[in-house]
Amino acid sequence: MSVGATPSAPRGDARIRGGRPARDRQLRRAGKRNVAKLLDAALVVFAEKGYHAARVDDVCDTAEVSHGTFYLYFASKDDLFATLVDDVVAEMRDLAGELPPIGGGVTGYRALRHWLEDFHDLYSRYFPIIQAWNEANAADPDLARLGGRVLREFVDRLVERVEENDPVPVEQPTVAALAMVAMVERSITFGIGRLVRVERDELLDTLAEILHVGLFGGRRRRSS
Amino acid sequence: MSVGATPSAPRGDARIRGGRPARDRQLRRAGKRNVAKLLDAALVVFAEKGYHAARVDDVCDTAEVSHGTFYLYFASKDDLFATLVDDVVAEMRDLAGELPPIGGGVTGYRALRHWLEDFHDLYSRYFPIIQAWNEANAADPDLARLGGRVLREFVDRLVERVEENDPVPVEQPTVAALAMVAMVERSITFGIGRLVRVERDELLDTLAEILHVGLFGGRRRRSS
Amino acid sequence: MSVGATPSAPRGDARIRGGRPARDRQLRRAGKRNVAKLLDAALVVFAEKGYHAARVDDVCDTAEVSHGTFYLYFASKDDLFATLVDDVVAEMRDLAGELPPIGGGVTGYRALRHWLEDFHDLYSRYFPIIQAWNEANAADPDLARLGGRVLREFVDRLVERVEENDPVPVEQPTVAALAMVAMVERSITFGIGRLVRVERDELLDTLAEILHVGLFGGRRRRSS
Amino acid sequence: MSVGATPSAPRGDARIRGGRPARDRQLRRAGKRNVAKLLDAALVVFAEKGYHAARVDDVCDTAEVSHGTFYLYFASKDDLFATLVDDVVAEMRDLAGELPPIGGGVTGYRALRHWLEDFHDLYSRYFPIIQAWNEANAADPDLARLGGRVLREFVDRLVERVEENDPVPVEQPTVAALAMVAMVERSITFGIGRLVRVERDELLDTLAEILHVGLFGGRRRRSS
DNA sequence: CATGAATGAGAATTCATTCAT
DNA sequence: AATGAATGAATTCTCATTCAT
Repeated sequence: MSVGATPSAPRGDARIRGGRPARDRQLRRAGKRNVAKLLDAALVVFAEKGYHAARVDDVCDTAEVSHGTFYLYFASKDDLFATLVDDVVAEMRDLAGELPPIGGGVTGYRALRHWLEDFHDLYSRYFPIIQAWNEANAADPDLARLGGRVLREFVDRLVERVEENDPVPVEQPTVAALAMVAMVERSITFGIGRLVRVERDELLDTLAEILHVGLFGGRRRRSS
Repeated sequence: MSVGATPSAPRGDARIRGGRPARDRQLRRAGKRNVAKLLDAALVVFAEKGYHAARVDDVCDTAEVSHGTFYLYFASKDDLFATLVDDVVAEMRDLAGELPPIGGGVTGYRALRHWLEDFHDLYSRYFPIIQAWNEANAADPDLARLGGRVLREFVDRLVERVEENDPVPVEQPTVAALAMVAMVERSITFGIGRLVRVERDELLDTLAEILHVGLFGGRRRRSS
Repeated sequence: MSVGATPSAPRGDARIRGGRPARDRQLRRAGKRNVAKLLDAALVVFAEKGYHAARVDDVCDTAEVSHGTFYLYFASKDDLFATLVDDVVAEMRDLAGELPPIGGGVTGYRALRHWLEDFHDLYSRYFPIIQAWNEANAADPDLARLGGRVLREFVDRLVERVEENDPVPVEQPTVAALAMVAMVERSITFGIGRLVRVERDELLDTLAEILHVGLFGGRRRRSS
Repeated sequence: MSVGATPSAPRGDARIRGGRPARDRQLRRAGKRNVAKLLDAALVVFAEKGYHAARVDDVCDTAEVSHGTFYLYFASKDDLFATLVDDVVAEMRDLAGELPPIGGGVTGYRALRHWLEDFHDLYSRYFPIIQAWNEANAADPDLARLGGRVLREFVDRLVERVEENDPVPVEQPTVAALAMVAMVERSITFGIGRLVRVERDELLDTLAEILHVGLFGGRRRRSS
């Protein structure tokens, strides 16, 4: 299977939360459907055109919802985007939290590899948002700060896991962990964004091995 | 010293090239000065506001050049941007070409470390353009393709250098090299963009070591 | 006591009349309550924001009535406004009709002074409507005509009362009466709208004296 | 001649001042012409539709100027309006300042009558603005305050002139003066707005006489 | 009767690009 | 070459009114 966007998982009812104008009132069934339709549509439109080129109207058209209805649930395009980013941030934090203890053996490798798959899936699902987020960082320092915080969560969690092992195989665990997170994040972005053509599994195998060997004392696997 | 943007080096006269409208004619001295002022101003403005939020007027104001003059040298904002990207691409290609042979010993390490410094400086200098390029990738497939090509150049060159050594310490050199380029690129971006606070030299030390050990058979350095 | 808006008197049941959609049907108790709530709310909202800035939603929120319910009783914002204006017009006509005969003596003065108090109270109660009416005159010739008719009623009535006395102390009673009505109306508006700070009673004393001396042959009061 | 709007006097070059965006730069001849065209057009459009119903496009169409050009000289419809109000305020202050000493004799009457003519002309010229100002008072406390200040200037000036005479024929000069200003202002507004049909000269005769007799010890004129 | 979600016409404003001077 | 005024397409957002439940 080649690397690429996977269809959005059905949006769990619990997650449905509109933008600012929808926070005050209780959404009924129809309201929730509209919010979900708009969020899904936004994902599609942002994927097609990028955040800046995306028009509110495009989102409405895709969601098959009128212009006015949009503003019933979201205060603006930014508000829509912020809502999506909040979703992504929440899932990223969950993901960071789920990084299991990683030993030097094959079990550790498997756990790591599995976690990377989850990372990849999360990025696949939210790729347009993450791209747009990168775009928006330039203009909105708040978003950039938020990104920094999430990044640090990944790094901290990774350092924590590295330090559970003995001996710790790297000198400067924090900087090394930062480099590794950068590697994972960017490689996966390259893959999903098709800047390079690379098989998902091959990429994940390689990333898992580098991480395992580099940070967790794993052995290099035999070449075929 | 902490990681951050370094001031643009004075633009060598040889490099002065305007956008589409300026290609046909021979630029005189005043013309070249205007082009240079506009390109420098663009760098500043893109740094401040990002590509999308930057207005042609902002660039003109910063360059202290009238609105109309802008269009004497550039066909559009995109054209201005494309010109800057061309510069960056050229320098990136040069940089890729300059990756020296890297042995497993300390000389190899030093060469690698030095090359990474150049990489970092290039990114520092053109950070706003590179950011904007990432933004624009979303909307402009041509730019994205261009980015892919440059990326592949780095990867290929790295693979070449890796394969000069014997034995090659990795199973899948291309994928590993991709991961390494991703790591370098993204770590440096994080640093310059101040998403994390990390010392430039510490970061480069760490990146150099990971690359050296991971791809070129270098030994792990002793911990202090 | 200083000049200012007095709270609306409880709306007598007889007066309850909705807008166009409510004319055809017999309103039940609940219906009447809704109409009354909406009219009172409109007064409050118009006072706060003025006619143009007032939103139908504001009126509904203030009346604690749903958006849809509004349109059960009023065809539009204009209809609501017209209903209020009709109320005001009716009360103004009543007031004009109640101008008593005014002799040149102290009894005449007292009657006049009392009538001006009623005038002031009416304006206090309906100030927002009257302001909005002035606004609307610009756009709606019908409303302006209606205003003209009411104005003329005051003028005519005043002329009538002036001419009951002998001798008539002014040359052109109609124009003078117009000037006097303008004076009363505008002074009171200035006071209620707090464009100037003036005591209600002082103002009414002065207006009564000017009218009495100027139109009804009253003697100037001694200075204290 | 009946009371009504008189055509705008040619706008003296000195007065030409655009809105916020035009304050910074020196306007050239064409720029001044545009500002003048837009201000004149605004007067026409506000007269036709009132302030709220007037569209920026209407003003542009009337001025035969493109939409974008408008925003070259005015930041918004409000800015355009504020500019006009500033003009009116300046002229009103001038007018207040020009109220001459008024004696009890025929010379005083004539001076007063002449000043009232100027008052009337000013109101004729700027009637739409003054109407709109009344409208806007409801929503914009700043404008209301400004109105209050101008009103007080008229009142104070009138009181000053009244107190130059001996004996002062009224008990409470300030309140009486307020009433008189209200009378003049509102009568003239009624006349120009055609709420009543009254000849300009007849109206001014009457107003002059009331003021002269009431405040300046003038004798009542003989009836024909 | 009551509700409040849905609609879409219409308004303001921005800004890249053109063009007359 | 240089200027900066003029343009108008494109976009966002508001809010009165309708309508399904």
